[in-house]
Amino acid sequence: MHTQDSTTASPVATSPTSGTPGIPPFRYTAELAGRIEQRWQDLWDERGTFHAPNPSGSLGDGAGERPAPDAPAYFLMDMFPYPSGAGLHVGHPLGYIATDVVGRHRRMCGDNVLHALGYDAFGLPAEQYAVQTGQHPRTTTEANIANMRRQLRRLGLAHDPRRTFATTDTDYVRWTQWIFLQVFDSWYDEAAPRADGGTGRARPVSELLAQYESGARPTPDGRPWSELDEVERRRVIDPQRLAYVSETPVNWCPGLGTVLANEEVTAEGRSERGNFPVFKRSLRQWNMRITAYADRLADDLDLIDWPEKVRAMQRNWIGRSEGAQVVFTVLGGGELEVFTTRPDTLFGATFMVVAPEHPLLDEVPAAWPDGTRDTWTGGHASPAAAVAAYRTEAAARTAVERQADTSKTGVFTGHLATNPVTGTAVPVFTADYVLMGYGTGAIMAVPGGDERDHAFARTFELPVVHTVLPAPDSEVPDGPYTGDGVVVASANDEVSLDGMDVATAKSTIISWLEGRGAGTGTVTYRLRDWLFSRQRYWGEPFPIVYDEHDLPIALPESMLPVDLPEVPDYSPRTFEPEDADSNPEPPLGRNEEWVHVTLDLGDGPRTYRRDTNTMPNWAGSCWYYLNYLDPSRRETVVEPSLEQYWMGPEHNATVGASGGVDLYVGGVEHAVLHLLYARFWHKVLHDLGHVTSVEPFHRLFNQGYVQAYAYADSRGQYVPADEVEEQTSEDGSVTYLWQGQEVRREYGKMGKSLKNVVTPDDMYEAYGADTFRVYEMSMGPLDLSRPWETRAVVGSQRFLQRLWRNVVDEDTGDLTVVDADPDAATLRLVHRTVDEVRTEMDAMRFNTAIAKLIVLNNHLTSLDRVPRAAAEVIVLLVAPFAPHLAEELWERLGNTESLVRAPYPVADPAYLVQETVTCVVQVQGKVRDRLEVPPDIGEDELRELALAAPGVLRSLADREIRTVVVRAPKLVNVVPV
RNA sequence: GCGCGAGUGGCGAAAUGGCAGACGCGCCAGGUUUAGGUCCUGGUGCCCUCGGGCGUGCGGGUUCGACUCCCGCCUCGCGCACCA
Repeated sequence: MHTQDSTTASPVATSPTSGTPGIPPFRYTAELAGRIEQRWQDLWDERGTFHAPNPSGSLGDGAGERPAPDAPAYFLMDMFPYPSGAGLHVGHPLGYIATDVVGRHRRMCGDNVLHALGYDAFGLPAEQYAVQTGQHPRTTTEANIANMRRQLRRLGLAHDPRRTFATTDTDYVRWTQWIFLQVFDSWYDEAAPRADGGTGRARPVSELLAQYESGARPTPDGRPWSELDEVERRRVIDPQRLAYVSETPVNWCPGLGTVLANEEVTAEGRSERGNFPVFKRSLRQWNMRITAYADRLADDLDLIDWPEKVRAMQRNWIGRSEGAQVVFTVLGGGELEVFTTRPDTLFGATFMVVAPEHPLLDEVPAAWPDGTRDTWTGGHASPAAAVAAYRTEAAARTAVERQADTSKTGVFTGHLATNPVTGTAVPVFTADYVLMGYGTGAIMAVPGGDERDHAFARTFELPVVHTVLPAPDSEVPDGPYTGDGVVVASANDEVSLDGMDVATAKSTIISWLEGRGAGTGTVTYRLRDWLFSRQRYWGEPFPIVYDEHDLPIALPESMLPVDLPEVPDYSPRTFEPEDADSNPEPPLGRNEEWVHVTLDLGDGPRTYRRDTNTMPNWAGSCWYYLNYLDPSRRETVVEPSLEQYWMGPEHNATVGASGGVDLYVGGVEHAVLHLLYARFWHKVLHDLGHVTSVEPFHRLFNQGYVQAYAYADSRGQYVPADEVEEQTSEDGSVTYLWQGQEVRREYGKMGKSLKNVVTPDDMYEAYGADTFRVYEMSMGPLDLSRPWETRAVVGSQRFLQRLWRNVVDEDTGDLTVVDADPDAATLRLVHRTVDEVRTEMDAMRFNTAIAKLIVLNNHLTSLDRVPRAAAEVIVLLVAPFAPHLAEELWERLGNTESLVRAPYPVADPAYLVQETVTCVVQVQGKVRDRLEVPPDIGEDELRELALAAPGVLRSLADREIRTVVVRAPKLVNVVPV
């Protein structure tokens, strides 16, 4: 099928390795490995070996063929890299090698494997690196990508080279902007039925317009749609879009010069990137209505095969909690709505608390009401003064201070409200332990059932009523009781909860409240809408312009992509990190000619103002998996038949009803951010009919990190780790020396600052790529973090050297295998190894798979001559790990076709049966003897043999036997009295 | 505080109810070469009176038998945290 080329005709490795005294000319050294590896990398490229065929369209396999109809489609992905200027260290390829091993293995098992790698190239580091080097971000980004491609190509990854791209490519940006427009042009219809049986999905805005036009949906002020003018109509529609502009409190980070999403702000109120302070500012920004999908994002976690840890983190972030909204009437007019997860404790609500930002505080009673205690007023003469002072005080506290200090501060507002079940008036306080951004910004406080409310009640001398006790006759505890139990003291003339458990009491009181119009059962979420605009240069521009009404207008598809303009200075305008009053200043605004543009959007040429924000870095990674399916110029975001073939529900035997990428490998650091955003976009695309899969990533695997030792001298300065020598003294203690002085060992991330970087290039140079691959895969389980130890790499090199020597003569380069049949022991070991390695490969336990290959290889080494049949099997088994060496040996063994699609060996069960089995004979659980027995030995016979074994007799002495446990043929346990 | 994960030789690790430490590094001894290194072979948990004894963070339990299952605790790592 492939034409033989000149490179194949004279294999590089038939020429001796360059003469080093004492080293046989055909030894598998780093140098020979390097020549073999580069030869095969070139051959794979020339032949299109890893071209994954699409079932239709322009992409066939290396010979232009379509996939075999019975080949399962297997879509394999890595979290794509960010091409930083620093290049790769040996930790980065860990996941790429692992997915490559999976892909090569699946390919040998007959799957049509789609595996490619793109680059996530917009974003802050590229921009900062460009500013540092004084070059355009595109220039530095492209140089970084080129360097990373070179480093990764040398690893021999079996990627389809036709499917690579960068998120910064104009063709890609076009579709990112196109998806934004889809989101902009959609609204969420809570009532629309879905194929999966649920209700609620995104629909095109045109269908919302149709509802208004027909009168099926009333306008907000009740006027007929036809009476609204164009601007009024847009003001009705625009806020309902899934992508909308709104003036809301956002996270403003002066140190970065941009606003940030909630997900990009740490619990300490600092930016995840750069660790700068973040301030709440009310600014007009783009948001995406991810909250509309909160339920589905939480529920559909059950459909996918992800680590429980990541699913828990997403559930936690979405933060769904079920409870009730309860309305309290405020004395003197108005209502105060609270959210509670414990409506069953309503009879114990003895006061209320609202957040300092709560609108109820905009008007407060003129004087303190009767019954006001001195401790409640904060020493102020009137509620207005007290509230104003507390609001100022609270606003001055940063999130960090709020968190650090859990003591309860607050002040009485002068308002009283009526508890709807008891009819009593309770005081309304304001305190900053209640957050405006959650629920309704107001709570009913139940000091008998909540730790925080109890602490507040204690500080302000408020009454405590317990309405739940562990048991009916329990003593009333000093503190709050938050557990399940029995409800007490909770009855009025119409309803009694007394004697119920918490769950029954909840549903009972919710029905009662709903009947009276005093409350409803509701669900709230911690998840907020996704703040989607950034004030940066190096990102996707919004395909949006504004007219004279300052309302957004989507550019038509024909005007995509909107390219980044040239600007005099693309560095972000940053501020003093603590300067909360500064304002964001988008770099795109520096090009006046670009910002003010004359366009014909259907009603003749008019002047518009462009949106000068850019999209967050996450935009590009929200849909890149779809681009792998067909990265060429195309008419749709993804060809439906390709999406169904590679990602659709049930596209193979394992993907299940969710569909999605079959295996997605990456670090756990994206557990919430990237993975939540991508799921959201995917569901929007699903609702709009662009994809059939419900989830983008069916199986997620988090690989561990490669970390490294670092060494510091007595002054705390780091010294180059590769120059440190280890010294073991006679008492066994270990010291580390650098240039004769003792240094202290630490453990941490690999990086320039710790002077402990080891690069893949170092490894190619010293050992070759195959050895590096085998070492990384044999270090331990893939999901565990592990320390890098360069000196241990030699073990993997010895393994491959022995394998080479088992097939090729080191002195002559001749083939050494013999055509004789393997002996019985070899045959059994070969088949057992095949069987065990298959199991390990399927479970992604590559470290133990390699261990078993080493055992087989060591056995072959012990033979005088290696039988060809055994050599062929081990070469095929080792191929996913050391593909270049395997191809070379495979070819030397006389095969003319690459082994990339050779069938993965299958064990013959006939050879898995042992001739004899070692039976362990225990006395009271301790091993006292061993017997060699036939595998089909009977229980009675084995018992007799065991009881006569010398070790058993010695150990038993004269003790009587109570019982004998026989598990033929492997174990007998004799239990004495 | 809540949730999740981990704890086994000098080191990375293996064994998921049945021989604890596969495989690799390091270390020790020997061989080839000989200047060293590479490479090859063997050994290597601790103690020992060579019978055996002890040993998987600590304490208890279940079992004929526990690294493995159950209960309690300790240490480390990760996530969340005034979310009503």
